[in-house]
Amino acid sequence: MWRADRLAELLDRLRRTETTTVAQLAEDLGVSPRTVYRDVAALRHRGHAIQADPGPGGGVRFDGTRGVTTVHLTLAEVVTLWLSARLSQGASDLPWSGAADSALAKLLASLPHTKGRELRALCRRVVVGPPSSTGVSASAGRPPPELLRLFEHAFSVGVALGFAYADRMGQQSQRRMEPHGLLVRSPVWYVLARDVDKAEPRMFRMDRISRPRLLETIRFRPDAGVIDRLMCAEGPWRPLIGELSDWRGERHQGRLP
Amino acid sequence: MWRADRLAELLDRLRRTETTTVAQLAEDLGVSPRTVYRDVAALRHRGHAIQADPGPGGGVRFDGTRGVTTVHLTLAEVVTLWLSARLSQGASDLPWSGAADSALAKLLASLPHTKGRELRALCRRVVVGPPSSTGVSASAGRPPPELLRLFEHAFSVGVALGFAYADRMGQQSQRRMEPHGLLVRSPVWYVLARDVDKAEPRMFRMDRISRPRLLETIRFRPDAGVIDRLMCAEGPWRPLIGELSDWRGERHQGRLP
DNA sequence: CACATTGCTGACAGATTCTGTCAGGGTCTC
DNA sequence: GAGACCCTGACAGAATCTGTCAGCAATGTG
Repeated sequence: MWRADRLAELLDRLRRTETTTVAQLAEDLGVSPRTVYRDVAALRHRGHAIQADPGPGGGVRFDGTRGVTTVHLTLAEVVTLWLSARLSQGASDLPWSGAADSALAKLLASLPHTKGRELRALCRRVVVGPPSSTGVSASAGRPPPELLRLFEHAFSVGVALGFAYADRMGQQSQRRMEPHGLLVRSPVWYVLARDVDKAEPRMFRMDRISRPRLLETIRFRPDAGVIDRLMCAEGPWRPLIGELSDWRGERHQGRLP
Repeated sequence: MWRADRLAELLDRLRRTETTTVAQLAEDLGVSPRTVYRDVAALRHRGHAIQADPGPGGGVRFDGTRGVTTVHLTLAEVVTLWLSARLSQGASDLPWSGAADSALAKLLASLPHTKGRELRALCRRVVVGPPSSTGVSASAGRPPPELLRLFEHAFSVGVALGFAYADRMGQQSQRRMEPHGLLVRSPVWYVLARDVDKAEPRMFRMDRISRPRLLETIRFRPDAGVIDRLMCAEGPWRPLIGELSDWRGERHQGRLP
């Protein structure tokens, strides 16, 4: 077994067992106890907190209270965690917010740079705002998954959508739009879009959308500027402007060409 | 430089640069190009998707669209992310909730087993509920950090707290309690505690607490049962019972003694 | 087409590292 | 004090890694 793999397995064993003697670990891993000591030293050097108790009944064990753990995450999972953390930061602060900040930074840094721009764009496409405090009609709530999947497809492929929309007075109208982003203000979901016919940014409440369909003939390129213009307009979005400029600041922090 | 560290740095470089030639990497890392090829082969063997283009203008690059990223997180960061994800799951669902579920599972699995019980208890001590929809007085909001730190200390050490409390009618009284948990229903924070004098579980709104102090002489052991009894009482907590039984189910899933 | 550039693989000797063994010194419990 | 356990240093042999050389394949350019 290659040494790095043995180190990984050793760490794994330390994680999921209570307390183990070095002799036991050596036998399990097929090496001599001296090598186990060296490996433990290497793991400690890497920042893992491994404690050891001398005497009978002692042994080495993983000190979970401090130290780092390595988590293997899919990119979609990183994005979801990122959005969740931002949501809970904005809406209702949790304790240990310092840890939340550093965790967010690490999650962002873990995004690979090559395809990183698109992933950051995905993060930017979903803006999470504070919960709606003003009274909302009861029909609001989480949109059906089919609708979300349709939007996700339209986002990533860059194809326009057509649907029937009921405005505030209940007036039905046919719309064609390029979806550029989502805005979640629990429990209301909005689509940040550009109206194809009127050629201007618009915001649509998802619970007022019906009979959506893809318009394969109309293509567009994702444009964060549409989101920016929408969020900077007056209206109930004022508290979000600060958050949005944070996003923009991150975008300009130099690591992107 | 030790080889494992060099591999980590190589992966890092591949992540954050567009396309690099092997000769450039070799010069940067201070080894020969042949070694870089061997290292790239090792990384590929470990599952990292590294692509390469032959010919002029070619080079090796990181294929970030698929595959996993490794994130090194402090345990406090894992707990915070876990709480954030649970909060956003409960309050306002985000898109790609499947990714959120698997991310939560991975975060839970990454908690080391040795001290895992305490960490899970820490997770269980902070219960996140849906936002308060009924009208709340304006004084509610995030408690001051000193108060949070005081409670965190009382939690972990197991020492009782004394404070002045104003009930619904504004009547002031002196209380002594063992804090067992927090309940966040944005924007209101509650302390789940056991009243020392009346010897029964009670719930206190944090914004009505004043002049808190540690009572070093009164010690107690953290008891999740107090939280359970409080959450199962009637009142506005009904919607939380399902979530809580989820927690309890997880606790009994066998990996804990 | 020839040519330059780049990725990729095999072989082999020398340098480097790792491993096992031995020795010795601590700490804790009984 | 005896035993069980953690921990460290030294050293020779084994294993691995590294650099050099050679050669092949794929891609773009003149």
